[in-house]
Amino acid sequence: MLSKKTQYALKALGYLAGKFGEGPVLISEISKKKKIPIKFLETILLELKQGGILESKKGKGGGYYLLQPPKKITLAKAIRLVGGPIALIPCVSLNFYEKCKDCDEATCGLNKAMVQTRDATLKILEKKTLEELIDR
Amino acid sequence: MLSKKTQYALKALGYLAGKFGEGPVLISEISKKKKIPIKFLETILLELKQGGILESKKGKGGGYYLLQPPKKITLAKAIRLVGGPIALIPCVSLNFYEKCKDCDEATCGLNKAMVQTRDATLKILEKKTLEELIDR
DNA sequence: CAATAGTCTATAAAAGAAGTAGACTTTTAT
DNA sequence: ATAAAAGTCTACTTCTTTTATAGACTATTG
Repeated sequence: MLSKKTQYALKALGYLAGKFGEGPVLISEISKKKKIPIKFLETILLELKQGGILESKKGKGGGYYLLQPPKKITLAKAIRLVGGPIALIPCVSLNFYEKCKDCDEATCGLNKAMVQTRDATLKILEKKTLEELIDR
Repeated sequence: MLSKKTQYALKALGYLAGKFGEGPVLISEISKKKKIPIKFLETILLELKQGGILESKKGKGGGYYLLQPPKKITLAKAIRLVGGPIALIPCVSLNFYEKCKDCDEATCGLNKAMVQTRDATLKILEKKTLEELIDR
């Protein structure tokens, strides 16, 4: 299961994707529409900005907006930006890898099974983009 | 990512799968071989027993053992037993479902994307069994 | 210069992971 | 019978991570 933070990030990005090209969107608006605690949302958006997919503008008429068209950003990228490992166990994570203390990956059956599920998941998440998160 | 508890459960079950038919296995042996904190492991094994896939025997020569051949138990079943949701977000979980506050599932793009990844993951985890966790 | 809106720091609350201690029960072997 | 072995159960304690909140600060606009 993705962390709450990652789930919120995806929801916020989906909302921003729907407003792409319409200028900055208020944090408070995203918070209200997507039911995300505003202060938590602040830190998430900041992280996404530092990750390079969002930009912000201060002062009146300010807010957050996507730097690229929604189509250009995959769900896999968005999830990884906010620190969400996609693999089910650390020893098969591409971006958050940790070696097991108790097994040899060459012979570990759990490792093999989890590599397969990771690849199946990635195949989907690397094809889907923020565009698909826009409400219809 | 699966919780530590779930990861430990899978490792312990893999170890027991390798010893299937050889009688009870000591908690302390599993703990040592799979590097799992023993007291944490106790609670996990107890939960698996209450879930009906393990049995235990007290006293000298006691320990835990699988009730069914490893082939009969899927990874999906094992993961769910110890409370590990397989889906990436709650609104697409079959066993740990929670409705989103902010969206209508019929039109939510995130929901659709996550249903697909869930199904891809399940397709694998429901085919793999504990037999595949046995070290070669 | 006042209002707006993002930024930053600090902290609190909640949940999960890990470890410890001890009493109790069942089973086996002597 | 009885002692030793090994699982069962309860109750804490500690540590870390995640989630959430508050308030002061800074930049921008009009």
